[in-house]
Amino acid sequence: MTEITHWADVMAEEILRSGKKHLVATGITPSGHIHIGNMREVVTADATYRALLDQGADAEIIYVADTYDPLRKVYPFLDESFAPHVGKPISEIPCPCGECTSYAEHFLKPFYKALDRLGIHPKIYRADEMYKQGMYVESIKTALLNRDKIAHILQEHSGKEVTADWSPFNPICNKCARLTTTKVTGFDIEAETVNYVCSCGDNGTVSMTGGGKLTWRVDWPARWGVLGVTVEPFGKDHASKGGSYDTGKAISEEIYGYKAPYPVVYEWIMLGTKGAMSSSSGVVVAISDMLEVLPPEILRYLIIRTKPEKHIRFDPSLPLLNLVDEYEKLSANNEGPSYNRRLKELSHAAGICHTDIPFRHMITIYQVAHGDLDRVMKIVERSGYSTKNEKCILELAENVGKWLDMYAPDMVKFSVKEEIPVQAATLNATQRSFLQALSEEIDAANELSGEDYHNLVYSSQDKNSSLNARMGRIMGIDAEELEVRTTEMFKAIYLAVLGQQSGPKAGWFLSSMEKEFLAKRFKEAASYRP
RNA sequence: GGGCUCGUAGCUCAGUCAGGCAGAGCGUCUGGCUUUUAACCAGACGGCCUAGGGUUCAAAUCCCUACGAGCCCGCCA
Repeated sequence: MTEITHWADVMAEEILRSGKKHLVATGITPSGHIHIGNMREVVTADATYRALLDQGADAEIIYVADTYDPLRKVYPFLDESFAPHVGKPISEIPCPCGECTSYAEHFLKPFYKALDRLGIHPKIYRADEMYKQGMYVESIKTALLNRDKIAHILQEHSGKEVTADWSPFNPICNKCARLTTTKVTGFDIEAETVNYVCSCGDNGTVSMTGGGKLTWRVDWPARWGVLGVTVEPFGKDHASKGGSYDTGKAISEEIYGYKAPYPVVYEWIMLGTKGAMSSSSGVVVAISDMLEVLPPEILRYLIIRTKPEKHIRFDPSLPLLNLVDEYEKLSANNEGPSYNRRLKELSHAAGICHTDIPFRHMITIYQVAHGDLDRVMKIVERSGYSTKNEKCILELAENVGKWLDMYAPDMVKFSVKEEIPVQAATLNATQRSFLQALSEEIDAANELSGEDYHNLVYSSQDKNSSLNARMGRIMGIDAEELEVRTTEMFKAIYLAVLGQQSGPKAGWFLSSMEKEFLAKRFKEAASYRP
């Protein structure tokens, strides 16, 4: 088996050929909930950034929030009161919940929190502030003066006619505050102003400092030069021929005289079988939701383990547990191929909690405890796990609770019935005698571990066991005549406790409950008649 | 119509850049600890690397063509 190099390291090596100093940029428009598809962008950027640092680069990572973009439409999650705001920059629109300083901020706040949890700490820029501080003034002048050349580039690369009144700059109307409805009528390089007419009937003059923004296809390359971006991941939508990277590269190099950044193109994340994730189709899992279900490093691992140009199939229901298992196994093993260790390093998020309780076990614990966190801790203790990292254990329990609530299939769900379930009526004579005998054995015993319970259940088919002997006595037959199939005995247990035919691995499951409760329940079930 | 990316075991994917015996995990099956229903361990099964052609001593890997999937070319990142 040959040694495998992680994609981020391969990329870093290539990037370093063009110099030692690098600025990795990422940018997302906070016009709606930022979902895990968007997360791929920042995690990809961060992996590249970490790989660059590891190879000795002088690298930085930044995140540009495109807060000066206009609101495109009234999205499904907005109410009609937002209709008048369509076309205004999202930094200038009120917050949907009324508590944030702007619409943009409303969606950025949870995203910043998510970044932090994922261990990604970029220097943050807000586009509206950059414009308002005049950082783009020179770029705007250059763009206005080279309007024809830019139009030519756009036409050449995208094959699309550019209209006669097209301008690389979109002024913000002084009257209606929109930037999608204005047309540039002239500009003054000395005074740094632009004249416009607006479809609302207004006409006037705005400053190049905060009075409008460059159109996206020009804004992007302008930003590269202004900030000194050398590496940038972006979705494949920008990557095709005639797309915005194509035109951006040409504009950057021909108009701004700045070498376009190294492109890292990433594919979409597909949600289960529902297809690509996108805000407009409503097929979305918000990062903030996912972080309530999964530890951040597993979310990173999801992205890190797959090369950017491959699409990722993400299914938050049962298949999610495979991902979790895989990561837990990886995480517990410090040996193994260097590639595995690299995966782990790149998945590492800062300040994570460690508990050795697997996610799958917690699914059982949590449900036995009926979601009660005090009871969760008691069960953890009874099951022999360390209770030292209480905070982390509870965090895991909360993750599991959310998962059960939002994504878990019925198959893994169960509830320990407070009263004996009516399904116990279907128990046959052998099963009843087994439960009665089991109840007596439990009563007689001191502490029982998962393995003890496990052994106990299996001893039912052993002619020399005390459990088997009890069963014979209860049924009033000879040991020789007693036929015990353990499968049936397991069913009896699940029926008595859960009211269903199957359940979590029995020994461990039983040990998570109080033995007095079990003794009582099994005794009741043995003689239950509805 | 033009272009980009992907196609490898039942499933999720490494391996393709830099050609050298077809790989991992999960699932399945078998076996083990007197004994494992969703916590164990070991082993096995599993493949026309989407198809066809080309280059080469040698192709999953490079080149061409086709098919399938997703996406872009509408200044909706």
